[in-house]
Amino acid sequence: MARRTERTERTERTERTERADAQRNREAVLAAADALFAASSSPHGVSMDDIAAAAGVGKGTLFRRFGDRAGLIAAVITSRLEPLQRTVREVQEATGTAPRQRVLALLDTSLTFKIENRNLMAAAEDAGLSSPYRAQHYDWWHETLRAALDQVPGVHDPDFTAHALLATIRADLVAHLIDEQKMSPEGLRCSLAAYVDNVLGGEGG
Amino acid sequence: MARRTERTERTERTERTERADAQRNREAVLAAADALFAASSSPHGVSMDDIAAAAGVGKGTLFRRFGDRAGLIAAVITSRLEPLQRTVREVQEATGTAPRQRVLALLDTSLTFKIENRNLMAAAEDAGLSSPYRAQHYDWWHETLRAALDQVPGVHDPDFTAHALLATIRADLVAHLIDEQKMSPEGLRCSLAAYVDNVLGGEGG
DNA sequence: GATCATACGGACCGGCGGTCCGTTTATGTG
DNA sequence: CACATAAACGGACCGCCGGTCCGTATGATC
Repeated sequence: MARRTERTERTERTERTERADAQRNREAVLAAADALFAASSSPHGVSMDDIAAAAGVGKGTLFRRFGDRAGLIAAVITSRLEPLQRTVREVQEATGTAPRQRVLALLDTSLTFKIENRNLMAAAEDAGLSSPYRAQHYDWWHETLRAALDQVPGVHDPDFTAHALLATIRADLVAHLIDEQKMSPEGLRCSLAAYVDNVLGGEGG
Repeated sequence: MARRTERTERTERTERTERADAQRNREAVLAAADALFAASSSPHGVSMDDIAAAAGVGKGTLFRRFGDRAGLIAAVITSRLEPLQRTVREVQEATGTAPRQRVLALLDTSLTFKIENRNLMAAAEDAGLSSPYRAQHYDWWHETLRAALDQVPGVHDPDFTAHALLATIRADLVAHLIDEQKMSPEGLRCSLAAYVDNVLGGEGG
């Protein structure tokens, strides 16, 4: 929207607008990477050359755009996560819901996302932006969950609890339970719900 | 013990006994690897060549002995873990202790171990033998914890709960909380204890 | 001290992440 | 439409690393 306008007043702006071919390529790379990671059970099976080839661009383009492998993966995740984040925010800010339900919904949403994108998420953890390390995703989930936990009476250490609960649904654990132990996604969500319910305190309400 | 005897009757045995220099080298490699991983915050900072050089052996020796990087790391962990496992087994089999205390002790022991060896454990997770994947360590911890949880009334899904609790003390999370968030080891153990106590159920006893 | 299985070590290989730079192109201008 | 230029492109290239191979050295055995 209003791209022409922006460019006209570019002398004022610090950021230039994205060139058309650059935008096409960026989207192609993100799509290719997403597809390749989703298709490969092992992150190492997908090289940067593979992604470049699949996207029909040169390798240099990948690295100029995304910095490095971790940056690319982070970008893919961000693009996948953004719509979800909006939804989550709405649900969390809805006034009607009980705090416990909010926490539950949050974790279930995150789990479902990780189930659907578990190979991608495994690639992310593999690339070093695993749990807490330099991953804005993780920070966002942690912060959101902590805020929700704050509203639940009887939770003594929301910060640590948030870490612990997020650890419970780490991508590789999810992948293991589903792919190796043949647990069904529904079964997993169910187990998680029961576990969370337990953590939130049988007594405190 | 009785190595000479073993060797005398080697015609009967399938496994040959280890040559003296081989044993020396194996120990040197394990020690070197342990030291190097402990000293480096990032697993990638320690290459197989580094370990070989530090141990004063050729690279071929490393790979013949341990198969690959993951195998070497697993061996280091095993060597560190073995004494601990014996202790844990004793404590778990002691009849006097209450089930809840056993679970608590188990997790605290594991956490302490991971705090002390967090760089090594991070290297392990990095090498692909992270949580559930092909890591006999993990299986052992999981099985032991599950058995302990079985004895605690009010725990509905010991298998999943064991996974969840072990996830709470994953090496990189521990490393993050201590090294980045500057949480103290004691504080962490304390938070974990409270969390576990919570999970075991405020009501069920 | 001879023999022989076993272990040693480091040159070597393939692949991967990441860089560099000569070439191409989208965009704004007259 | 031709021109100028900033921006983006792409793939050859580099260094590193995990892993292999094989000629050599050595501990065990008799």
